[in-house]
Amino acid sequence: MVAKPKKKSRPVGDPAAFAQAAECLKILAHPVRLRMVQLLLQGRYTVGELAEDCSVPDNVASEHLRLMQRCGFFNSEREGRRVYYQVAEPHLANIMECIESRFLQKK
Amino acid sequence: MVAKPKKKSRPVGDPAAFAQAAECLKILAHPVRLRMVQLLLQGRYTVGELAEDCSVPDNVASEHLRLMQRCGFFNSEREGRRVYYQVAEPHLANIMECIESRFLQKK
DNA sequence: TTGACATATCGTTACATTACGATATATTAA
DNA sequence: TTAATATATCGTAATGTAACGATATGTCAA
Repeated sequence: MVAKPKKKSRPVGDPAAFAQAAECLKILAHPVRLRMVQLLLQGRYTVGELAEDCSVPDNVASEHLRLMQRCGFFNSEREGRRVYYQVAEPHLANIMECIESRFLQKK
Repeated sequence: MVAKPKKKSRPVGDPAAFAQAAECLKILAHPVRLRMVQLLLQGRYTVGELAEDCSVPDNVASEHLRLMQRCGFFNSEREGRRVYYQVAEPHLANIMECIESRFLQKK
């Protein structure tokens, strides 16, 4: 076998990408928003349903959802008086799995 | 017996766990800290080395490292005047991979 | 129409986070 | 010992974020 590399290979990612990743992670880094992501990974929900599950007022839920929509995690569709949110970012499931396996799964 | 209500199965995680997960994610959600995690996943580095790579002053690097040490991501060992940091949380590699695959990897 | 309901937005306030400069501690060399 | 180096900590100021109440918008039913 060859000798061990003396120089560590530089990890991937340019500075701007780190800034963008950090911004999106910051959006994710809120207990109510994490819960919303987890729920929406299972299907679509209205603002009111999400608000109730998360025990926050509707307007607070709406603001959280707007944040996550702005960064591309979700999109929404109005149906009558209700607005349904759903996951738009395919990598969310992956990331959420990682988070669950570390923090959320009971042993 | 009343059979199952046709509810969607509730995703895993109690409220306190979401709070803890959110706190740790918030620590991760900073461009300099993300870069440090990426570097330290490859080996151990001193405060000064990390500071230089990240283009921040030593004291700023030291504060970022302290944060990440407090939440269990890293630990440190002094060797002479230097202090080497290294990854202590096994799930960090996993989570970082998810983040890289979404945000950091060039196509 | 009007009223009720669902959601969104705005203004404000309270609180958290960040970076910075100054200073403190720890270690080694002279 | 003193000086130099490496890291850590502290006080502070600037900025960002979160929640709240009030209000606005959009939709439907009567």
